[in-house]
Amino acid sequence: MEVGGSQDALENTNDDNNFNKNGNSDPVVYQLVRVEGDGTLVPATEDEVLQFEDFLHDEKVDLPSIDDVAHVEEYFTNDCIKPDFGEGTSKLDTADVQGLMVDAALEEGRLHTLDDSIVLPSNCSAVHDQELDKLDTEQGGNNIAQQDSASTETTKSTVLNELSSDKEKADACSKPVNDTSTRQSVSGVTSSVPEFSILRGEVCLDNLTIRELQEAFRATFGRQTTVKDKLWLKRRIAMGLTNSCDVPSSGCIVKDYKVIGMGAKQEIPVVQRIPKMELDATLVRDQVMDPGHERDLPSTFSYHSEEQQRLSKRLKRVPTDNDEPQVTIFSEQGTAKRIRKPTKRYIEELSDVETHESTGRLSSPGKRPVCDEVLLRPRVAPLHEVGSLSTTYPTRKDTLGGCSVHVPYVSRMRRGRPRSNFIPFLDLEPSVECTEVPAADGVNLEKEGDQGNHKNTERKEHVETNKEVQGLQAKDFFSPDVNPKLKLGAKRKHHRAWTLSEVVKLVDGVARYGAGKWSEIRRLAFSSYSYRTSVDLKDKWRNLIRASQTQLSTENDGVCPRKSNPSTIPIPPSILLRVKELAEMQPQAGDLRAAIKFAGQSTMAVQGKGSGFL
DNA sequence: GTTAGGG
DNA sequence: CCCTAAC
Repeated sequence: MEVGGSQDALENTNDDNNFNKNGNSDPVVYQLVRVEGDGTLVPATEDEVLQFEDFLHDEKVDLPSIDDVAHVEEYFTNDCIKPDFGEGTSKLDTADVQGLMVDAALEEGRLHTLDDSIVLPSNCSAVHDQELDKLDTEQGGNNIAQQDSASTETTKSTVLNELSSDKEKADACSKPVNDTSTRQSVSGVTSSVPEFSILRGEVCLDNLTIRELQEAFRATFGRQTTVKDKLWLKRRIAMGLTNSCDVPSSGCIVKDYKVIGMGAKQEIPVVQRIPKMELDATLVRDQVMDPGHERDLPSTFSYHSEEQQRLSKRLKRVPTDNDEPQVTIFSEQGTAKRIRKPTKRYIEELSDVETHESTGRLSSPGKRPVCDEVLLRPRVAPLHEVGSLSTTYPTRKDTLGGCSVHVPYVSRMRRGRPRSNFIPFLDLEPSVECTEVPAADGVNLEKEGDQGNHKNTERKEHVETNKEVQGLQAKDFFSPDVNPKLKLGAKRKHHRAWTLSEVVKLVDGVARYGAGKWSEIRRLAFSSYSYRTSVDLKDKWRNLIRASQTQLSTENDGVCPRKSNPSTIPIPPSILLRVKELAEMQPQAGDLRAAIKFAGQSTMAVQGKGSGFL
């Protein structure tokens, strides 16, 4: 048996401390408690108090600081509710305190569960009921959305809604299973106390006023509290009740309050089945809370995050499995091809996905690098999972004429690459046509006149642009994200189909100067085709190679050479054959490259994998 | 500025 | 063809 002093030095900062500031109550209250074997505090009986009264008066100064324990405990449980309550972690110095905190946490966890599922299904962790939105937002969003919650009501609800849906998409994949298991393990650890008592405590305390609850708290824990959160008080008292149930001697103190509150609610059935929907909602809500926990809780609770990580990793693992092969392939290609890092456009699209999935929130920078690429693909899946889980469809709230309505979540972001020629398409079309044609036409007509398809291509171009404008209206209209980097006047180059003569010239040029000498070929062989850039030559050559590889092979098989695009001129097999030969020959310069590559591979194999890369 | 390569 | 990284 031990004697402990308890005082409210560290009070809940979220509430104004009227209790302490008013002089009517003692700022310091000492209470005799007994420390149970498991470290819990049990209020002493009256006999015990009498027995130690004298002792208390004399020795209280030197008493061990169990108050710290109490404080930390209170801090912790409080912290569960408000993660942004960011001090007091320094108190976690002794192992005893930590152990006690773990107990408290576990206890809290279990009570939490009970609260959510049975007693107070709609009000799990709110300081005030009406602040549920705000709280959840703060917790789930890691305070990102605090501004939002402070703004208008519609905004708030919108944020919450988006948050929940996004969280469901982003996190639910790993949580629902995970969460229950965590809970089970948690309650499994601490379920030495019959849950029945907790329930009764909750039920009985339900219709007490805050003041009464505070009294009950004081009676139960021997110290005052100014917390005005009913739920918190009830939980804490319930905890006290569960402890006191083990110790009959202290039952009397709380018993009074029990009796007071019992009248109305005693007949409430102990077990109330709540609809599955509620449970699911609870799960989701808890997920929203979790990141805050993970981040803010001291290392004592790493077991939680570890398990989370493990589970989530397991869930994410599936699409990850083929990562290794990709890496090796990539490395092999590394010597053969230029290693490109993702283009900006590519990055844009990826980040597009990301911001779409998480709406920019909660992109915890610490986590991203680990599974950066992996996340992108599988993240799409949870959307469906959750949809089936809690029938929460990915919707967002929109305000239409003042009232907010749910609309299907559709990305307003542009999915494709930014349209550089957005403006030209809309109003500069005619001038665009004129700018380029004159210079080119003069030279070309003689060359292309024989083909006679020049006009055709121009008409086709018109159709194409019209199509594109329609496409813009259809899917890009909501994306005003015109890339500022792109010049407004930039227009798509006038499309000119490659003529046979051009192709021949190109092939000749390649044969003469070698593939890759595009600027040279352009200068020497295409001097008269001012509109063909070296890039064009390169592209065309690439296409020719493709054509030669596919078309020739299919022709040999007797298969119809795959409905050739009527817009492209048919390339005579003779030319294709030449292309193929050149393609096989030219890289003979690349033969050297291949040899190098091969050598590199073999040396790599000798050296042992992986050492040379990165 | 050229070239390679993805889109 | 466009775009952009790599050269």
